[in-house]
Amino acid sequence: MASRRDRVDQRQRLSAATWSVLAERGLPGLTLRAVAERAGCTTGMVLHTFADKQALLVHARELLHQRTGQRADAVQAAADTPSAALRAVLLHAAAPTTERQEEARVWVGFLAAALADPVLAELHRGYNRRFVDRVRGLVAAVRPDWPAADCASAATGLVALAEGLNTLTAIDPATYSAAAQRVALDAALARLGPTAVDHPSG
Amino acid sequence: MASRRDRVDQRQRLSAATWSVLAERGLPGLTLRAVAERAGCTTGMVLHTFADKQALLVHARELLHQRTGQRADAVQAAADTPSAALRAVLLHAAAPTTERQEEARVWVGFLAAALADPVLAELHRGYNRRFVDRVRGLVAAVRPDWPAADCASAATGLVALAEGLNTLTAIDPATYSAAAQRVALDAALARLGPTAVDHPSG
DNA sequence: ACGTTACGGTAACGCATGTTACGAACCAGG
DNA sequence: CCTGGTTCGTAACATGCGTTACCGTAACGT
Repeated sequence: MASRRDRVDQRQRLSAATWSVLAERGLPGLTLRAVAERAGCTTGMVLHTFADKQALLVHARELLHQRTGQRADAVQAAADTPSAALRAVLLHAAAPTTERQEEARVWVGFLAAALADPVLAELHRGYNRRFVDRVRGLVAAVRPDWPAADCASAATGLVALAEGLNTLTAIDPATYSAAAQRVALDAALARLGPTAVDHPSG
Repeated sequence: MASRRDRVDQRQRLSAATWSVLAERGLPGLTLRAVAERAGCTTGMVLHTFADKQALLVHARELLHQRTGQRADAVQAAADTPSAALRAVLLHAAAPTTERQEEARVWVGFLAAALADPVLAELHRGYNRRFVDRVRGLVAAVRPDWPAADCASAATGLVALAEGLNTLTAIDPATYSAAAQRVALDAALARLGPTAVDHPSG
């Protein structure tokens, strides 16, 4: 019953190839042939690992979520205070570095694809709501005195700001520089109260 | 020299068909055949009116900017105070009504198209910077005591929030309802100072 | 009224894509 | 060493895309 070739290793290699193509050529350039060429194999092998192209798309979308989620976990765990964690999570949700501007471009591509693909749309909604929940929890940790409704609305607003910075950075990095993103996020975070504002690293 | 058929009307009708297809089937479904079918003609007529598919997209994009710009002009002129004008412009930049959620989807589609098309990207940047300038002027009118740099950063932050609400509403209208958008925008506007907050229409 | 010209539809081309059928290579067991 | 099943590469297929060449047709100028 066990496969002779290692299938999970194949999937991982194909995942790496998928992300490489996605970062370089964007979502419209994510073809089965491009992935196969990047992985050093053929389309037949790709379609032996993934049933459809939609399966590949779903896998790539999960890859993006996994990437951002793990990074959010890391920066959240590394922060000392809840307010610092909130600030770090939001800053890393936006796209300050050039390396993650391409990630923002991929994100926009999936967003546009989700507008016509119900499966991708459901994935997108789920991931986004999970992110909203994360931010809401952090807001509640920063302001335990706030009622839940206020925490929720603050979280949705902060997420909207972060995603807006994301999309705008993807298309106009000059106007929305890393400094501009930080200023905008800090201004929004200042609304949580003066005690919530601390800039550990400047 | 004058064309026998009204060409500008044709161009506008084809652009409207482009919006319709883009909102309904997304960017991958935006084909010349789909546009022609939606406009009630054939691809030959489309390519007699526009040289390329890119020309069609550029015209549709320009028309979208023109339409949103006119609406912004209208709500800005109809407002009594600068703060009311700022609030109205930002609220109409987001997509509260279901009618304009479709427009938000079109906007996201053009954004994704701009990621792969330098011409559309340059258009998008220019239009967005014009919108930032508009918001910056309104912020300066609301807070004449603020230095220019603060007005600029506040404007970019407000625009990012509005566009973020736009994109998130396009994919998840349930989470980002019209009320949630208003709450988020009002919270951000409250940062401009207590005098700037006035809700004329509830 | 007639020739000219622009306009729009038809159909095809070249191309890239997702998908599938089939054959070769590889590893087990007898 | 042969046999059987699994895995992957090869090559083709069908489809849809943007684009183009071609042709009928309707409107204008004279």
